[in-house]
Amino acid sequence: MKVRFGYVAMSVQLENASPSKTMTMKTFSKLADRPAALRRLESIARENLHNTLRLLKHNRYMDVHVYRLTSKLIPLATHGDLEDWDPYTPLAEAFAEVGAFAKEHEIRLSFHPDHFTVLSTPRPEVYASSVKDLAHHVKMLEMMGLDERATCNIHVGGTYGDKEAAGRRFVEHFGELEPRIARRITLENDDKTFTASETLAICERVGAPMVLDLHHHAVNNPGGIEAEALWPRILRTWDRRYGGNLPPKIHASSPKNAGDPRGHADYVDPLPLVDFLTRVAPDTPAVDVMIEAKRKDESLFRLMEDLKRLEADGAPIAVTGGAGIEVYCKRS
DNA sequence: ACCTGTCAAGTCTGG
DNA sequence: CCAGACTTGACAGGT
Repeated sequence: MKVRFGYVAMSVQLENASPSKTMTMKTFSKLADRPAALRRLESIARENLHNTLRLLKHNRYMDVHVYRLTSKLIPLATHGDLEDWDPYTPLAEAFAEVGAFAKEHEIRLSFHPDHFTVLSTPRPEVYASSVKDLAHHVKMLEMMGLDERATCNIHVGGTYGDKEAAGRRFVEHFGELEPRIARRITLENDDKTFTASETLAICERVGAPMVLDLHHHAVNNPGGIEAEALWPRILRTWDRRYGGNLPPKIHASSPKNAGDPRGHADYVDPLPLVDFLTRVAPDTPAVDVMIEAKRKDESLFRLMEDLKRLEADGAPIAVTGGAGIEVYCKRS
């Protein structure tokens, strides 16, 4: 099995390369010259895209082929007071450049819209802004020229005291989405609400691929269900994507500490990950692993060192040479 | 240069 | 019905 690793949004190694610079609404509304303020927003977005491209170049250099884009590329993009603003047209070339680089160097890109995107909500205004936010993310992927392998990962959402009803509402709302948006959505198990097996059942109903978050599964699994029991069904949710040639994606992170087991640690513990890869998924041809650690890309490089050590100690893995962020796993 | 409170958005809990 | 927690990078305003 070929395993690739990726990280989220920003690098702790590249200096002054934030892709998430912003302007708050408070500041925006204090500016008297509105056209100038909009130009300022546009130039911040341009800078964010430029830094995104720098990050992708860093990824190529470091042999990282999985990367999550920040949702904050365009500040205030979907804010209700800026509906007359079209940030897309003037940024079309910058988006295209980012997408072209990712395609040329085979970097798998995704978004993870913030927790304000809640398709299980009973509130019409929240549903409307969720659809707007999803459309915004999909629009950016389309402007990058990326095919449906580039996805938006979201959670099922809140439960509002009745998980069954919330799940039904999610399915109903999902069914109302434009196909070009629905086809881009993957669902991730939550650390508080919808568990892995509940999320999987919903994925099967709406035809969305499931992203298994190992950490969330560890802290939100009241039924004590083994990942092993779910994995074949999870794989099937990926079958109809890109002719069955899109590797499933999982998330890995480690508890911050015993007092805050849901928090994310600086680095990732390699052992649960190796256990999953070699015991649960060794027969899966390829898996992409998104590492969600505070130390971002640095945690990837440390993980590779840890994996090399485990390989030397006899773990059934083969870490590829050089800076390659890639591992081959055998059955344990 | 550095520190602290604040920031568009949602949901949950507890008062 | 409302305040605060959750969580997080970066702004804004202060020293």
